[in-house]
Amino acid sequence: MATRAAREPAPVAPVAKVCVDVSLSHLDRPFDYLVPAELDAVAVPGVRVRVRFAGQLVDGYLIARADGSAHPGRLTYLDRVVSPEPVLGPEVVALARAVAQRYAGTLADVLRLAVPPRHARAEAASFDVPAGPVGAPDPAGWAAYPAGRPYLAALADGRAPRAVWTALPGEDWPARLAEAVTATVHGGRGAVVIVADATDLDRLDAALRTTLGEGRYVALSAALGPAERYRRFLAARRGQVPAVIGTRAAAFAPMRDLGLVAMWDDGDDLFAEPRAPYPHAREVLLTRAQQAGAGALLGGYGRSVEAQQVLESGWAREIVAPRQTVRHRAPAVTPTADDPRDQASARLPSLAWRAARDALAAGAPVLVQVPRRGYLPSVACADCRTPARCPHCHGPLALPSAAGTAECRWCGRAAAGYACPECGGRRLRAAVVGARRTAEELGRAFPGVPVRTSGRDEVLGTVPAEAAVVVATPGAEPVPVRSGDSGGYGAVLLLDTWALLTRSDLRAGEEALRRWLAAAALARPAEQGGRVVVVADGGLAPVQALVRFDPGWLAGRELSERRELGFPPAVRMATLTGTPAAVAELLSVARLPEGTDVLGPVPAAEGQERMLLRVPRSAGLALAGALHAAAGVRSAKKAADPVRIQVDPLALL
DNA sequence: TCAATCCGTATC
DNA sequence: ATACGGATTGAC
Repeated sequence: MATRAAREPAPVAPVAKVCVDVSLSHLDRPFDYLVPAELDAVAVPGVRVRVRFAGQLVDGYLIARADGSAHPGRLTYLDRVVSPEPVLGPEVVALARAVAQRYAGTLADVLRLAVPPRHARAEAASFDVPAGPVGAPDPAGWAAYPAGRPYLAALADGRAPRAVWTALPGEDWPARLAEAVTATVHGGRGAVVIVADATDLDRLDAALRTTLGEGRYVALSAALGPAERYRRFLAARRGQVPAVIGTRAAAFAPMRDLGLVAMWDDGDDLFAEPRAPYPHAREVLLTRAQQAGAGALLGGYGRSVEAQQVLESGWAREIVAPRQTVRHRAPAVTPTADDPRDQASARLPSLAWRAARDALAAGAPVLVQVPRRGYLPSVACADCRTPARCPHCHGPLALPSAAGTAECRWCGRAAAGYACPECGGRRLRAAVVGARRTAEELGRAFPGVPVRTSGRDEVLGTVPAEAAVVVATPGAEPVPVRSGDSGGYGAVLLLDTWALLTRSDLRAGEEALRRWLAAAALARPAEQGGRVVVVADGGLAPVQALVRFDPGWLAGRELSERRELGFPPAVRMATLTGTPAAVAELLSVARLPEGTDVLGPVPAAEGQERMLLRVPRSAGLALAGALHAAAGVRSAKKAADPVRIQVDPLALL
């Protein structure tokens, strides 16, 4: 902040390469500034700076110092160094660059996701670090998986093992992940572990506190609040902790000597970043493992198609238990038809009701999984449950209010005289009943048994291992606390499954299985009486996979189907969303790789349309590069209407 | 021929 | 947003 006239450049490396915090595509490159002599000591790579850019003061990061500049014009001085804290290390810059390239986005946008906002007070705070070495973890928990203990040994050994881990039913996954982290730290390297939500983070946190010890890791999540979040981020950045756990954004957390990146339940759609350039945390972590030469671990009860792709490409190996062990640990799974004439009570087919009754009689809790209300706000035939469609345009019918007449969500016509095309029934019912209504109905079906609910508003972490009915929405299933030798639900009932299965989403089957397995994995083994009743057609592939507890089988099938259909992850896709004129303009200036499939347009939001671009995976970077360049041409022209570019978006059709 | 003004473009 | 360069205009 010296006066302009008095400034002179630093004696060595007087040029600062700065990434300005501007998300215009055509400005996505470093700009050169002069370091004034008085800022020489603090203007180190990684610090936040403020610079005059296009007439205004903007924030930025000092990426590097250099002796000279290729810029032909006059260089401006840095306005100031915001803080001497170098928050951005070279590894994170390299990672953010790769992510920006992969997703056709700008470095500035990715850095906004990677570095939490500054909180000056937190920079002064200290962080207590325990002394002493970290012992090796007990690898016994991994013994059920033939590749498990060698995997841990490789981590401790400083190697880079990469694996997709299919957890056994009933597996204490937080403990297993904590052991993998501890093995890595024991071997002298750091670890980053990502989970989908706060509940999973709490579980992992508790396991790490036991296995690795307090003060040797930090948990990062958006829920912390800016000061605490930044304080913990700094502890990681300063190398004070060898492990970071967290949600989505923590995939970018700084970590020295990275030895392991891990993720639990990578199929959860919370891992998709909703802000530009919409990177998926799984991709961030795997890119990171590749760049850092670190190990990688994708774990879950289910298996995503992307994890299957990583396996089939040979990049990672499987960690699975032998079939015999799976059978030994798994509950007995029975599909049952959703036949309204066979209802023991309002919502329960008789088989499900009997399974619940038996479990309760044995003093065990019963888990009932129901889809979230509002998940699919449509209606079905009250008699045969066929989803109701508009007689005019075949759009889905919905109930605008609890008591009103159903109307079409596409054409808006009221469906007054509706008759079911399957059975001729004339009554409609809300397709998905919320957890609370279900709980009330089940309370009447099992008088005298306590009913608990766990849903989005109020998530129960655990429930006692005693007779009770627990109604939960997917992702909010409480874990029954272990009492002596027997833990787990006596019965798990999966209701209203067609709400998941009839979605027109490409991932419907995979997603249904992922949610069912998350619930079913909490049931006791069959030989301790554990039962799962899934109210769905037993011939469907996801139901088959559940019955056999074999998510790898379904993922393999789905992946080969995606290859045939030409959908990610077998190919790379990008969607362009905006007004028809804006999308057309972007496409007209884009120099797409040869052979790019251009599909569409399909209607999007009001006044918007969407185009789909498809290339082989090998041309993915070229496609992203072309789209980024084309976006740059438009942003340089100050094009009015924005076009959203999404590479491999989660929701395709 | 030259200053005043406009417009497009780059932004260090 | 603002600054700059080149083109354009209009007065001498």
